[in-house]
Amino acid sequence: MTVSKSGKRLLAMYHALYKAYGPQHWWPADTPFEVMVGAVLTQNTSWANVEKAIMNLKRARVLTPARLRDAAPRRLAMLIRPSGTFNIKAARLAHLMAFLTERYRGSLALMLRADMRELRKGLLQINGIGPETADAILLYAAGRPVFVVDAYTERILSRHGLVPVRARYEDVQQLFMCNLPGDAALFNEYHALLVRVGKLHCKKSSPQCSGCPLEPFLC
DNA sequence: TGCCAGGCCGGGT
DNA sequence: ACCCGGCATGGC
Repeated sequence: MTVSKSGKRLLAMYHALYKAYGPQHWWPADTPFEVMVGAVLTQNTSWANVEKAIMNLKRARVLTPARLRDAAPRRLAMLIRPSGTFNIKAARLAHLMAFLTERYRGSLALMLRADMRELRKGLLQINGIGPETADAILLYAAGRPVFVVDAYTERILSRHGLVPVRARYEDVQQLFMCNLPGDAALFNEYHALLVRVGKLHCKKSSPQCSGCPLEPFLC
């Protein structure tokens, strides 16, 4: 299995990140269902706020498919309030629960065992589930070898000249998936490391490149 | 105080 | 095909 030139560079960047930060232990959740819910709640939201919302759901004993599906919309919205955009996210979670109920008889295990491409297509048809959320569910809940692209990934790769600025989601994803071995553990760790280095060194405004483990890879 | 966070949708061009 | 405003809390 030969690795392309881009693949070697991506792997070198990965090793530099891993050496600097070590394993990130993603996704931070107790169950695949918690991963799925967290994937929706973290849309455009800091993880610290998501943790508060998840904690509320746990304390209210609503963090199961059946209980979440049956929760009143108002109550659900109030429970996830700390995660922001809570009315929208409550509706999105309801859509996701309806999808799970109707297509997989409410069985998350059944859903996570489904054909990957069919499941991705189905998830993307849900109002409120876009490519990143769908792929996060596939990788971190179902353990499928799908690369998750987020704002940090696009920003870091474009600043390194590996993809154009504001590149399309699928294009960034293809760069990883066409040039790296299709290894879920690798994709898991790589995405988490990109988020880590992004938070520290690749903010939207005032990029702080000094001391970044990826600095040797610029130009 | 303003900007940002592990996006996505709907409407407009 | 892109571009934009809206959604909303909590941290710095």
